[in-house]
Amino acid sequence: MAPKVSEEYKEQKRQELLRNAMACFAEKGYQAATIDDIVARSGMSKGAVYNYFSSKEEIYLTMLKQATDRNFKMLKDEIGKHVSAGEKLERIFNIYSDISYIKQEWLDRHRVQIEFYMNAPRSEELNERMRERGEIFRSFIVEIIEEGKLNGEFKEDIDGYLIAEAYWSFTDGMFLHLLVEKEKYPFKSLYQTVGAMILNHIKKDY
Amino acid sequence: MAPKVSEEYKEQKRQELLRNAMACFAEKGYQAATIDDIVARSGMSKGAVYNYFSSKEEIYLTMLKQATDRNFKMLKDEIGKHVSAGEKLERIFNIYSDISYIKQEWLDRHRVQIEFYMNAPRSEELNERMRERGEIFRSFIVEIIEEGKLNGEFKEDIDGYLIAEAYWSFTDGMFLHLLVEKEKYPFKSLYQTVGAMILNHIKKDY
Amino acid sequence: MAPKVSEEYKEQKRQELLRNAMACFAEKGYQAATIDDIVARSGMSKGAVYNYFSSKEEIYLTMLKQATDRNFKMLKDEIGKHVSAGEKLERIFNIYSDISYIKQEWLDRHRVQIEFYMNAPRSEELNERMRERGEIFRSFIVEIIEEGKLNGEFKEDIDGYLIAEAYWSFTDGMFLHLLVEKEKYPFKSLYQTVGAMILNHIKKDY
Amino acid sequence: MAPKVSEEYKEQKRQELLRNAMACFAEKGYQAATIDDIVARSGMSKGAVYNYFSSKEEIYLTMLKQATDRNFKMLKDEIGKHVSAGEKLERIFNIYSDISYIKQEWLDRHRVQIEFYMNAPRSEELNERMRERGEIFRSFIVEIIEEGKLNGEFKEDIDGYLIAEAYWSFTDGMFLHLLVEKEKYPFKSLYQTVGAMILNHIKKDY
DNA sequence: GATGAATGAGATTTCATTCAT
DNA sequence: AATGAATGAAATCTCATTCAT
Repeated sequence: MAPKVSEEYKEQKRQELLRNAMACFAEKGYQAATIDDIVARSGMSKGAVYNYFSSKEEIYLTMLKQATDRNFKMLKDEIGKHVSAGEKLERIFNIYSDISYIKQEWLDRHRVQIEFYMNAPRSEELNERMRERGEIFRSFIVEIIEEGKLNGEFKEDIDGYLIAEAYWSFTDGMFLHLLVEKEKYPFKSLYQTVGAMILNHIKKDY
Repeated sequence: MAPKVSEEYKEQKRQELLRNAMACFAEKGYQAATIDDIVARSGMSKGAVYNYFSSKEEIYLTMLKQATDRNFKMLKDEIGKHVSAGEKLERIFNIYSDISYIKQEWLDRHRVQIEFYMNAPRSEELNERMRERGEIFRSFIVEIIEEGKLNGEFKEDIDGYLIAEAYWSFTDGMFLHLLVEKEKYPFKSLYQTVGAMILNHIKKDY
Repeated sequence: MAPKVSEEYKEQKRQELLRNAMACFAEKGYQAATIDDIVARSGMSKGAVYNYFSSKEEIYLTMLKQATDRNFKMLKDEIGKHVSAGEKLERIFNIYSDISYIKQEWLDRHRVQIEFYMNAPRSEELNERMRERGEIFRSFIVEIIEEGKLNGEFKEDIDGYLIAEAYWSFTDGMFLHLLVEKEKYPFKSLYQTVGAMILNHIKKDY
Repeated sequence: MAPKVSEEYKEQKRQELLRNAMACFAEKGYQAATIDDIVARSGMSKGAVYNYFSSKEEIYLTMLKQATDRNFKMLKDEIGKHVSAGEKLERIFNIYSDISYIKQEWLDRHRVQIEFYMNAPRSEELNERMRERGEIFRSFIVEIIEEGKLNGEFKEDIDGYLIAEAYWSFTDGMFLHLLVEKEKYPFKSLYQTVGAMILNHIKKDY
């Protein structure tokens, strides 16, 4: 009875829904955001939402996967043009301090990702996905560090895993604090300080 | 079941309730944990819970205040015996790596504190309290750094605020990640690495 | 169980709900009547009730407004056909004695209105609405009396406000007593007696 | 084990409790006033309250009986000194307009009595007591009217019952309205107007 | 006799999900 | 395919009453 719509159309709608859902989850958190919030923001009907996703949790999980993929892709794209390991890390450490990334959608993405950690213990599936996410982001830095070790840029006795984990801990922690301080948080200087500290720590000369 | 009882008795019950509530909140998070969960765990009746606290949120807020106070007191006590600013910071950076602190109650406390940040945007009161908390913990480190600057231990051009904020961001971020990794998280090495990195960064000689 | 339905359908449901709620409130009073009572009587689900009204109090307040509007409209319609001020008042004084108005829904309406007075001191909004209601009903009679003064039907030195207030006090008080006497309450004769008394008091000759 | 206290002491406590309970019920109404309110106001313990009365409803019912008795006694005392039926009624119609009666405790008593009517349909016992109360107050006036008829003061064809009922309806209705208007309610003039109207209606000459 | 902490049934309200149209 | 009214389980909170001390 109903016209078969194109796959693109459906995918587009799905994306739009995810975008609106993210804004809702970012604003209120997973538990407090309601399907009605999402419905109101997306302009869809409740039935439509359930046509695209089978449950609130599925929306959440899909969002996680996508946010991870996109963040990671951005990271990879950004450092692609750099050659030395040091420059790559420097770029990574500066990427978030770059003003262009500080826009609402991106803050929302982090707000939501951090909450994923909170909810992980309650869902084996979520936990597994977050573990993978951690592994992906960590490995990304670990590999650069190994590269730097091999080509003599970095000290050989440093533990890439620890550096990577420390870096991402700092990043996520900072976003956590940002939730409270909102306006005047010294984003840029913090990243630069920590970046300098880490590079200092792993670079060979002095 | 009880006539006039001593104030200690009541305070003890209150503390017991808070302990049980903390365990519930730590396990499921504020929103997902129900009064029934707290009732079941504490062995009290629902009415009894409301005799001690007027709402779920009041339990939560009281918990925050207490957790902050206790964590801060622990911190102060621990560094009291040290003299030089460098030793003090070293102690702080090692305190969480000390195996004796890694017990369930303490992990719960952090789990819950991290969630406070998540919920802050939804409650002006919570937000304000978290801002205060941040200020207290940050100042604690800032003061030691200033002390170190004055007595020549630390470089004069470092920004104490940034160092302090970076340190606590790292700490909270680490606890966030810990939620997912649970067993094999390299607590100790992480703290030592970051501690070394920071001290390296601010100490004058080396 | 329902796709997009017409506005009339929704309005009709709302009215049905109000009617059932009125019966519940009339039977038990606002406080004692529960949402479950309303649910049981209306045959709706609990959720459905909250789709139409956001709270028990909103149901109550909506009911008040409607009851006032309808009672007042009835009053206005009834006296529209009369010309002299004396006849108008006579009609008003007889309206409630007319047997056709003594049916359950109408008794319920009064039962509920009287309770509004009881609850007014507890709610500023309710108090304000009741004050307005009083003003509307009083003015209605005051204006007729002024009219009668102008055209020489009534004595010039009578205070319309006092007469109007006395009349409505009598009416509401009578409905209060009716709650206890139920069956054999001499409705008609009471209204006629009081009506005669008042007209006697204000009419010019004899 | 405990000392037997005198009966007077107990009765005194009981009265004190009733007085405080009345204030609570007057302020909030029967349903909304809680035992805790009564406990707080009376300074007694909860256990003590239940030593004197077996339930909240018993307090309420006892209060009704007492309020009725006292109001009626006051009425009887007041008119005792008057001889003619006309003077007696005049006194009754003025009694409430007398400034000395307009004090809080007395307003409270009426507030509470009016609510008794509201609650009557829910309790057979309460209903019966209210019916009796109505009968007592009505008869009081009916008898004076009969007296007046016999001694030629009043017209012979008036129905005492209707006059009495109208008078008490007016009185209770006025107290109902008073709840909403609070400050500027024209108590005195209303009573005088209605009193004059009634006497006019029943007195033989003019 | 007095106390007030404890109880737990029951009230209001929310919201993810369903499904008739 | 889309719609949004309906559902009802579950959450928070209240409060009259009890009873161990």
